[in-house]
Parts: sequence; C-alpha cells; structure tokens
Amino acid sequence: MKEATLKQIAETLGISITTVSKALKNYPDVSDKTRKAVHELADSLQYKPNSFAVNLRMQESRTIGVIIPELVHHFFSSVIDGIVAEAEKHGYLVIIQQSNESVVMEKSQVELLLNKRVDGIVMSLSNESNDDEHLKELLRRNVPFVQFDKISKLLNSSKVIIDDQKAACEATTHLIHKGCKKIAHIRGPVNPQNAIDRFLGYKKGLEKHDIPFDPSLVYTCSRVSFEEGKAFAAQILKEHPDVDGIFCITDLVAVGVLAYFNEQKIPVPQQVKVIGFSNWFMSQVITPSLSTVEQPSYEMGTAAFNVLLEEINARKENRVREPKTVRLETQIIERESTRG
Amino acid sequence: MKEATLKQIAETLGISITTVSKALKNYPDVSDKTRKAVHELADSLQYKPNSFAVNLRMQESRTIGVIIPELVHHFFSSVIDGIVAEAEKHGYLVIIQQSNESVVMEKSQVELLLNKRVDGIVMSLSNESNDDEHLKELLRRNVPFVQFDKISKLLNSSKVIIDDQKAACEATTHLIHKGCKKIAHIRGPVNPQNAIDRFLGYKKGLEKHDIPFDPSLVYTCSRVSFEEGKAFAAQILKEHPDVDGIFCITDLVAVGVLAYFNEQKIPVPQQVKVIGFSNWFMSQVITPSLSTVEQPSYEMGTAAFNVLLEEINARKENRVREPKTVRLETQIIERESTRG
DNA sequence: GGTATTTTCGAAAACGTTTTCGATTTTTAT
DNA sequence: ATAAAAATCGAAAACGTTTTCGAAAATACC
Repeated sequence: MKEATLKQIAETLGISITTVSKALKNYPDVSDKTRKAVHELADSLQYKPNSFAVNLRMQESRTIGVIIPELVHHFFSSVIDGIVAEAEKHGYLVIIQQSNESVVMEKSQVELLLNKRVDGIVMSLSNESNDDEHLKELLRRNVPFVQFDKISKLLNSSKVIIDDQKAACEATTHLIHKGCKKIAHIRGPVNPQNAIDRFLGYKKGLEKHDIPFDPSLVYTCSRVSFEEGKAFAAQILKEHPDVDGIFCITDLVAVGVLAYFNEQKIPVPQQVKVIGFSNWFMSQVITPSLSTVEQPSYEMGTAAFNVLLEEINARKENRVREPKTVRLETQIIERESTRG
Repeated sequence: MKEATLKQIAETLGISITTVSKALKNYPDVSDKTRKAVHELADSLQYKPNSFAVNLRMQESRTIGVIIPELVHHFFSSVIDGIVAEAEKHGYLVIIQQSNESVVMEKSQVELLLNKRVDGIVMSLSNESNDDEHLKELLRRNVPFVQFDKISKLLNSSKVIIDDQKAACEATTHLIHKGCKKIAHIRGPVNPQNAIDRFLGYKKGLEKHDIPFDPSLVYTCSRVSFEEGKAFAAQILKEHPDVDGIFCITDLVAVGVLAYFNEQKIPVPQQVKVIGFSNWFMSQVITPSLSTVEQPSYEMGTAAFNVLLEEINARKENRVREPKTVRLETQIIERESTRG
C-alpha cells in the first residue's frame, strides 16, 4: 500500500505536479476550481507530503536533537517533557539520546544527530565531560546549540541554567536561619559545574554569616546515589557528632541521609536538619518530608527549546547573534526536615 | 559552511558521482587507487551522507516513533531507556511523543509520525483510548506497530506485556499468605486493560483461597495519584476498620496510603499490610519500605524494539507475519510493608 | 478589433543520493 | 596479434518535493 504523491494526484486530475503543489499550499496563481479539485482528491487519498523530499528540498528537518546524561531521572524527564511540548507547538520533532554519563557516547551521539541533519541540538553534559572538542566543533560548524543544567561555562553557546551558586547559598542560609551552627555539605563530583557552584554557594552562605568554613565537613559523591547519601550520613555522624545541618547536592542523596537517620532513630529536624536540591517528587512524600530547592525543570525545557528556536531562526535569516543565557529562578521549599 | 556532498568530491577528483558513491560503499567495481583517493578526500572533508537524500532514495528512515501517556514516570522513562538503547544498537533513532493521556493528542501524534515516515511505531495507550480508529488505521496501512504495557486486547498487533492478571493474583496471594483476611483493592480507572486485569487478578487470588469477594472493598481511582491513595486510605479505614491488607494498582497510590497511615499512626505492617505494583524507585526508600510487584520496564523497552524490528524486516522482505506477543515475567518483592 | 493587463498554468531545475546497465578500458588467453 | 574475459567507469533515472520563470489563456480597456 503506497503513499499518495503529488504525481499521482496530478495524473488522475490531468494537470501538472507544479499546479498540484501550489494548489495544496494555496498559492494565489491557481484557480478556485482546480484548487478545490486538488484538495478534495488529496484528502480522499490521505495525501501527506513526503517529509524526506521536503527536507531535502528545503534543507531543514524540523527536528531537533536532545542529549542528556540519563533519562530516568525526574529532573531530566521533566525537562524533556517541557522541550517536547514546546517543540510540538512549533511543529518540531524531538530526537532523544542519552549519554549515560559517558563522553564517548556523547560524541557519537552528536555525530549521529548531525548525520540526521537535525536543525539544532540541546544538551546537558555528562559528568566526565572535560573533553570539549565535539562541542567546540558544533560551534565551529555554526549549528544551533544550547546547553542546559550541566553546562560548560567556557563554551560560548546559549545556555539555560539556574543560579546554582545563589540557590545553594540560600539553602545554606535557610539552615542557618533555622539555627544550625555546624553545617556539612555532601557535594557532587569534582567536574560538573553544577557541583562546583553549589559548593561555592555553600561556602558563601557560611561566610556571609561568619561561620568558618571547615573542609572536613565537605563530602564528595562519586555517583550521587541514595546509597552514598546513607553512607555519608553514617560517616558524618561518626566524624562530627555535633553536626546539626546537612546540605545535600541533590534530593536523592538527602533521602539517603534521612533513611540512615530513620534507621538510627536520629530525630530530624530536632538533632539534625537536612535540605536537598531539585524538589523531586518523592521529597514531599517521605517521612519526614524533605526541604529542598525548587528547580523549574519543565520551564527549563520550554526555555531551552525557545532559545534554540531563536538560534535556528537567526541562522535562517543570516543574522549574527550573540549566545544568550537564560537564568531561571529557584525557590526554597520548607518542609519537615528543617522545620522548627 | 556547507556540508560536503558526493558532487563536490567527484568534481575535485575529476571523476563521476557514481564512482564516488561506489567507492565509499566499497563496491567491487572501483579500483583500489580511486577508492583510496575518494576515502581520503571524504574523510578530510568530513563527508556525511545526507540522510534525507538517502531516506528518499531508500524509502526508509531508520527512525521509529514512540508514543507514551507520560514521560515523567519512572516506569515509562525506564522503558524508553530500553528502547533507545536497543534502537541505537541497530542504528535506529527514536522520536518520542507523549499523549498526556488524551486520545486526541494520540491521534495527531500518530499522524505526525506517519508524516515523518517513521519505519515503525511503538505505543502505550492513553487511559481514555476506547476510540481505536487511529490504531486500526495503522494496521490497515500495514505499518509496523507494537503495543506495550497499556494495550488494547482487541487490536491484532504485536504486543509486549506482563501478565497483569497473574501478577495481581500473586500479589493478593502474598497478602493472604502473610495472614490477611480482609483485603481491599484500590484499582485504576475503568478503561485501561491494565486496571481491569489487575482487578481480575485480585478477585482470582481471593477465590483461590476461599475468601468471598466483596465489591465494597474495591475503590476506583480516576487519576491514580498520591493524593487519591491518601484519600482512599482514609475512606477504607472509615468504611472497613477491620481491613488488614490493601493491594494498590500502583506504587504511587500505595505510597499515598502509607503516608496516611503514617500520619494516623496506624502501624504498617502490624495492623494493615500494603502491597503496590511496579517497583518504583522510591518504594525501597520510604519508611516503611513498600512490598511490590517488580515489572521489568527496561526489558519491556528492549523487547518492544526487537519485536518492532522483526515487523519492519518482515515488511522489507515481503513476508507475511503473524503478530507476536511477548509476555515478560514479574516478581513479588517483599519489603517491610508486608513483612511479619 | 487590437492592445494591455491579469489570471492560470507547466517545464524545468534543484536538493543528494543509489543503482542499473551499457560503454570503455585493461588484462588474459590463445 | 586477436578474441574473449575481466576490470573499471559513468550516464541516467529515480525518489518526491518546491519554486522560478516564462508561456498561454482569459479578461479588461479604449
């Protein structure tokens, strides 16, 4: 069962392909009579333009690529949600690739997307992305490109981010306002800008309130997991029994911490207060519910697509365009884990 | 900055496009000398075949479409994870669409994917999918198509599913073995096959152990949410204070139930035992941890892609092929909420 | 009726590839 | 040296569209 083509319609109607094409796109230089005839036949044959032919002719795909470290994270799937919804509004399709936190994968996926001639790429970097070559290549080849969340600061592309440093500073300040005097920080891996900025924000929050920074209170995750949260909670309690506040790089880690405290019957928030980052769904559901930093993930998605669209359109109109950085607002959400 | 084409290579080398094309694909009828020359130039120009031209010529896209109700669910993002990984292995790209549980959306997305000439579609139905027309149309047009998880039984397509009825029966049996005498069921909406089968499984589990079925112990969700779980827990306790077991359509609902019991200091599992379905990440993390039915989501993804690939290849070779149903194994996971 | 204008149409090129088939050249066999 | 066989190449068609530009037909004007 073949798909209908312009040629078929033209032949059965005894007119030229050109006229059929114009009729369907309502060009002014085709008579009402033929226009109607064409439309009717096209409808009855369920004619759909062959997108390959269109793309080939038009030199655009109306498709964008998205590369993320891992799909199975509430944050990322929510961002994608936003991207897909916004893309659909503008008639774009979204191809999703996940790097599984590997730069090698990331590179081959950029390749793949370029081969598929996507109109643009939005991307959140894998943790081990210290190798920038494939990204620089994107800029060199002038392909529309926006980074979000986990970005490379040095790369002069458009970006959609939150102010991690500010948010982390606010989270730390929140703990201090709640009376914490000795605050530990479970930070993310060394590389990602994210982890660095949140760490710096933590430090700044302490300084602002004249609490001396103690490097031994900083614990570094390698995989940012529930299990690490649990393990570090135990370690913190052993090394610094008088800690009364913990700021975690992410809710998942914080939930691990809470799980350990629950097991050990350490009262939260009475003895230790805990705050996470990202406002994952489960954070409001666990006991005690977890205070956190709300990160507007869906909005990051829509923003990322819109910035990408601007980049794409600028290219189309041959405009030069400075990369643009969109910074989204975050918000402290107070729940039981820091209450009182 | 234009992409390199066969024509460019041909011209600078003073040979024909044909030969360049053949050289690159290592056809036997091109001399080693020219083959090498072509490869070298192609590499240095970073030549990539224009996929639109290839697709147009080849009449295939090496792209598949996936339609799911919602991305932001651990189950679905994990399935997609599996699909994408398996697709990548076979050189296929994946376009993701979400119906947001709306049939109208679902229809327009099927349209979109067909317009994009995807080689096949894998799909999990939205809850309100009692309207099958767009799916029947897929079968009529003979496009490779596999359903997974939320399927329409009546539709004669390939399928990747679990045995919901059997799994639900096992979950109910688990509660009974743990000593439950009066078991409530919080079921899903009326339409989805899923919800129906799990309900039937619940009923069968009771029958098998000679526990009379009491319709007033069945509560029907409309949105399958945390909030509904909480609300139904309250209602159950009021209407049937002696209930000692609850089987929930999904972990999310079960977590809602547990949250209410926590608030009301109802001891779980001592007074009431609770079991969920799907083994969401958070189920092992909350207190008390939740017993559940493990559903192999990632494997469903890989299986779905592989069945789709079989369908695609059958079409290519003009084979007729009976739709195939893959049934994946589930497993009861015992945790604190049914322990003891 | 003749010219000027407007309306309506279609030929053709282009997008970049793949593949068939015939032509040309080179090699081998006699 | 000549015929046969093998190796190497390229012209051309095809995939299905879009768009330019010129031609033809219809209409308007005087």
